[in-house]
Amino acid sequence: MDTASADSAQSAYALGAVTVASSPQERFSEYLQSKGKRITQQRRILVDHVFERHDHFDADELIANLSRSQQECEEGRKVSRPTVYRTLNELVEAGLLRRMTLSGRSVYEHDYGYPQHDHLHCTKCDKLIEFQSEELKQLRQAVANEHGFRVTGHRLIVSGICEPCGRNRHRGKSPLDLI
Amino acid sequence: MDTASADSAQSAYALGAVTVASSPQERFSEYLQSKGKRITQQRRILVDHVFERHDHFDADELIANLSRSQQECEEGRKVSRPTVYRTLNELVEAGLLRRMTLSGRSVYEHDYGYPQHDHLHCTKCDKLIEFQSEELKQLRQAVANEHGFRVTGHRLIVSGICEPCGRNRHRGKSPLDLI
DNA sequence: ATGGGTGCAAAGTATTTGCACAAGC
DNA sequence: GCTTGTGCAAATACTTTGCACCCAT
Repeated sequence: MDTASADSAQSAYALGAVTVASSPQERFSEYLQSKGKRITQQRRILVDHVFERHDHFDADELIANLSRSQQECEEGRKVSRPTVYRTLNELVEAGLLRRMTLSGRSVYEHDYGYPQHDHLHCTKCDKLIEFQSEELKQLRQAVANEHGFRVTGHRLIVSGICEPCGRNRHRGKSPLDLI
Repeated sequence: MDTASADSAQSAYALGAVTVASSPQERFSEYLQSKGKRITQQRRILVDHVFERHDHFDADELIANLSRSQQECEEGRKVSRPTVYRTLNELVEAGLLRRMTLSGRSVYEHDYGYPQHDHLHCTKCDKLIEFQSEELKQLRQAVANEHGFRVTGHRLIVSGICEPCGRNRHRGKSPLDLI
């Protein structure tokens, strides 16, 4: 959509009211170095595009986004589909992205410098609404304790119909209902 | 594994302490008739195998299970892969099974005559442990209300390491750790 | 008998992989 | 310069579909 802040995440990474020390780029570099992997143009481009906006996306959307901005500004190199997948996996491993599986396809969202949260999923327009719940954390810990289970994370998706879709119950997926 | 109670679900469907009026077979028949669909050998066989034991399974496991019992007892007809997929979808539509997506593949579990519950997922051995929480239902309703969202369901998966895997932290997936 | 169901094989879709060339350290 | 990364195309994994024959109603 816009390519404005493509290089805005250089030093400090602002996020709402919170500001964390290192940008996603820096964080990813750390991860790559710790694994003996290299910091390439493609990886940089991908991290830029992924953390440019905070929203939910899948591999195809990211690829579409990439080709769009590559037409506009001459970013130098394009990134191939396999590389997008490879890098998304690395970003998940690095703890920068969280992967969610919504009806078959993988959906990604920021996991670094972004508070733990869960989702309301509208089954009509596929929109995801985020929410946080402190009680949920307590609940999951309580349950885990009962079963001698060591928790590393969780995923809660409440499905239903969002408020706009509830009104216009005759229309299906609309281009206006962006994720 | 065993083909013992293959036809035990004829009349009353026992489930722990609870007993519901109609068996999965009957319930599925109702659904099929209401949709003008037919009750075939294949569908019967599949429902039998699915509701024989209460566990989590995917399409491949069900198919494997089928071919095994078809070798032992001469059930008459075998069920093809496409039919398994078609029938699983129908069982989900009919509300007899619940579909869950665990890292790409679809996992199914009983939904009929079985209380709503959620899962602890061991990322080491892939075991699923069920649990119930009344608070969770309240929580999800409270959150939904805040967002004008009409809830139809939810899915919570708490991931981590189960107690046995926590002990033997050196071993990976073992044939002993059945789902 | 007749319209839906099944099996087969083939098509999709989403993602991964082998290999030759290119590039980071 | 040596190794890791990338792009391409092909492979893979899972699931769905088109079509000719079959069976429940």
